[in-house]
Amino acid sequence: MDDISVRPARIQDVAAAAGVSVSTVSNVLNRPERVNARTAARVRDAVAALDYVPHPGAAGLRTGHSSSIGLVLPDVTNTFYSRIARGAADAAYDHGYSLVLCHSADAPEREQGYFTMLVEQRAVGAVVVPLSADPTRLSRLRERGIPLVLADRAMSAEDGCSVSVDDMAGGRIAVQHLLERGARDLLVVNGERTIRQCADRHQGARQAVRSRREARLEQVVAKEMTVAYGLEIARRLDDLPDGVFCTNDFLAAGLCRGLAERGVRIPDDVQVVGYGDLDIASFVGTPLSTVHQPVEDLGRAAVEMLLDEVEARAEHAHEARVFAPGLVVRDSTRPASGG
Amino acid sequence: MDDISVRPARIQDVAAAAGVSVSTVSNVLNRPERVNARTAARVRDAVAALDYVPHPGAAGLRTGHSSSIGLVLPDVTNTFYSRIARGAADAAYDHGYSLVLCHSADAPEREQGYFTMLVEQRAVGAVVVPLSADPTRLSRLRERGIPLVLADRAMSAEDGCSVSVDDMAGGRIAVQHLLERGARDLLVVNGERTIRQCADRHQGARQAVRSRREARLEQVVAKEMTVAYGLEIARRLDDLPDGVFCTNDFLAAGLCRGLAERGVRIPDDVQVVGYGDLDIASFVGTPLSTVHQPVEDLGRAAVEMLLDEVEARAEHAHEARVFAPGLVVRDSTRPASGG
DNA sequence: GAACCGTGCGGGAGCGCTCCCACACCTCGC
DNA sequence: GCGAGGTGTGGGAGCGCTCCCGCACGGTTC
Repeated sequence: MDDISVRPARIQDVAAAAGVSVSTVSNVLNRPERVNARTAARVRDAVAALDYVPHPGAAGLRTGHSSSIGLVLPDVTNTFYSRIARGAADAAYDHGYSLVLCHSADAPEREQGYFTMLVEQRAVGAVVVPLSADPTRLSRLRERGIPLVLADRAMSAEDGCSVSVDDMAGGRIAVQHLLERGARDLLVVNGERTIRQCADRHQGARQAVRSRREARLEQVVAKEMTVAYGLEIARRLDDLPDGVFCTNDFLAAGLCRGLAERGVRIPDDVQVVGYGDLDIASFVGTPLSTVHQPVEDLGRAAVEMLLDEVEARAEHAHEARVFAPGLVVRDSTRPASGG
Repeated sequence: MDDISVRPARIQDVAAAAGVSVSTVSNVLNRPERVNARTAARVRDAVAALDYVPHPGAAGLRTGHSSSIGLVLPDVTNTFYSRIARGAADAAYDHGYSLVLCHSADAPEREQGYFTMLVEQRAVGAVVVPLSADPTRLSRLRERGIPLVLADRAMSAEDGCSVSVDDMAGGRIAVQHLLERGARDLLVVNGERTIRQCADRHQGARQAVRSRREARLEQVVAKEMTVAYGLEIARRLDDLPDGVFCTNDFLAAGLCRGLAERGVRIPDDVQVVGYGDLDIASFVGTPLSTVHQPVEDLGRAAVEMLLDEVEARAEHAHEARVFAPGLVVRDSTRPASGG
């Protein structure tokens, strides 16, 4: 019952069981082509019989490389980040690496603490969504030779790879869609302009409008990108636009509710596009058309770029990979009947 | 610039710099009381000067214990699980352990693969939300002497610790609340009865009703616990109850919308309580009263119980820790004015 | 038959650290 | 003045593994 004290088999045990040397077992496991097929078979039998599981930590001590990757996120609970985590976990699993979850909890000193931990563990690299755009904090990792790729943040190409979504394109396709549906009097409901994403989405929106001379674009800025502020804005709106692009689904959800309160019909009177394709977008009364971001792909790509850097070293060229968002069309821009 | 090749300082380098032996450095770091204060200070200076970072992997090789804990989840993207992850990450951080994120992706073979990985890494233990109630798969870990604590799943006490939320209590307080608000003709909108959580919440609801002779309780089962099915159920309801307990917030959100379509006023005509305190509960038109689960606490407690088992070994007694849910009262059971 | 080569295997050092033990030195007490 | 006891430090083996070599053996070739 209480077999807690069984010591796991070591490579020597396998060697003894198979009647070969430790080196040979190691070779069978790592460079099978060097060893005679019959010997290899014997070794493998012994491995199976003893249920031998190699100890990568010990191997790493010898070889100098570990097999863990850090994933540093401000908040796992946020869907955006947890989707990154999922993508990253999948990729890490596929490549036989383990992912160390580092939840920086929006606290810089904790982020720093995790960096130290990753240095200690000799992690092969890290995927990080940094708390601030200020890159000096990242230097702790970089000066230790731990490669990193940033997610959702730009980084100068000399410093490393990064992955992100093209927010300008997102804003553009959202507004293009509105224009295609016939809207001409457009409103962007945005978050603080200091948030890069918000600025980019707005700029994308402006680009789209520029192509249609007769269209005009207003902007209103919400203090926070929440349902409550969306609602508030809808209530205060003086003259109604015929198309609204909210730079986030929460704002859009609130806005729709506020408009509904005023008796405004969606999409007949006003068409609305959100951003993010969050759960809420499809749950809402009139399901929201929205911009979908391939976030899992970010995570996956991030660890793959990291591993490329680790494995290729010299030949590796840093890359800022930008993913294209897509439009999800739902009822908030789709006439109830017909096309 | 390209200092990628700098080799990190080893304990020997520190020893040399401080003019002491390797053992002394090790002692300063691990059992400072054994070493003279002045020597210790000299060593610490050297550590700082060389920016020495100890290598727990090497230490672990010697001591036999590693410092990583596995966290095996069906899906990081699910809020329930990501909240567990947050709690677990916080606790692990506080105790100086690193958390290895294992995303089993609802695939048993992948879960198994992660178990093997954890065995390889000699993880000190694992917190797992298993894919199936069948415990045999977990044996891979247990027979290797890797302690584990189950989250959100029962486990016989001989086999290990577990953490969970008391779903019966949750159902009870939800319905008690409805009763206190004067509802007597109650309906439970439930998920499949084969889901343990659903069965428990229903049973709790029945317990609560039993205390009020004049109250009655019906149940309707939704195929899936989604907004769509909640909506559907609201549409088909023949005679309206005056209180509804939905065993999940999605169902509740859909139900509310369906009732609103029919002109039913919430909470005036029908009071509604959801379950889970998901984001959606507060976003919805009439914010939902709902049962809140202290999920972060589960995660935190899980790793703490795990560490207790690891550190106390002999004295450790397995425990099935059950957390109490709480009620969050919002508009769906609160008369617009007054109490 | 000697020289050579290729293949397969084993010896053993060493990765960075911990920790047991021995040793040096100092202070007391008698 | 000598042993006992205490304190502080160092030597060195060994954790499980990898990988560089070097050796043995059998087969070619001239």
